[in-house]
Amino acid sequence: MAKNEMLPGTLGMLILRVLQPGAMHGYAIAQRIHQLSNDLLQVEEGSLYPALQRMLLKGWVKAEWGVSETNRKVRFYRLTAAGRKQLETEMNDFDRVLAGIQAVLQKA
Amino acid sequence: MAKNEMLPGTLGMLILRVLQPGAMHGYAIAQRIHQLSNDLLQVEEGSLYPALQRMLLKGWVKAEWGVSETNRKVRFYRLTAAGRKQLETEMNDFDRVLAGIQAVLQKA
DNA sequence: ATCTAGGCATAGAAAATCTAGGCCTTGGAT
DNA sequence: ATCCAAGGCCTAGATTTTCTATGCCTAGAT
Repeated sequence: MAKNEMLPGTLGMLILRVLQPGAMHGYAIAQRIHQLSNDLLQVEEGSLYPALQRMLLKGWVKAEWGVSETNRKVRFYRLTAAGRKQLETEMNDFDRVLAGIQAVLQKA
Repeated sequence: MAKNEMLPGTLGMLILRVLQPGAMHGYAIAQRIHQLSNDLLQVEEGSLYPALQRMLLKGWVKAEWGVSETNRKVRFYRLTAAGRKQLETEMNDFDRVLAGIQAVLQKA
């Protein structure tokens, strides 16, 4: 993964995490990830919206239309109970796998 | 990535890293990663060999046939200069992206 | 009036991984 | 002698995820 790319397989987790404190609309989710990561991560819209669709299908988020602070029609996404549980699972899995990777990188 | 899976996008880096100290054959590479990761990572052969092919094409490793300690005909892979440079690049990219992910996970 | 930024979405390509097989050899157990 | 497990290499196809490139619409500023 070069310059501003994502680490494949982690986008879902990041979205869930950003939604944890409360509902947000898609565009804002991407901005938030970019900002929280100190501009290190860049979520493309072509990755973001398909990811949100997948998460809707899995029942991890639900969506409802509303109006943004900037007075635009937007779609708010909110975590479901299943989504909260999924986030926990993904963060645990990530930590475990990351530990494995770090171990290899250090000891090899 | 569930139980013993890999984090997509990191397999190449792990292989390069494991080859850094010296040449190894494919089967041993998989075992080594499994062992160094304290059994956290499991490299499937169907992922390993295609990955090695890609790395051969890119010129990051070169291969030569030989005989293993267990007296079997094996293919040894060795890092090239380009491979060493590639490893460095991938590790830097990984650190940077990981920092971004951690930041999001912690601050969100 | 026009332009920019905000905003949602899809289609198609590209890449990486996994599942599931195939094939061969060595060495030990029966 | 035979068989079988483990050690090895490899490929085909499906699946999944992400990116590139679009298209379309609106609000507000110039």
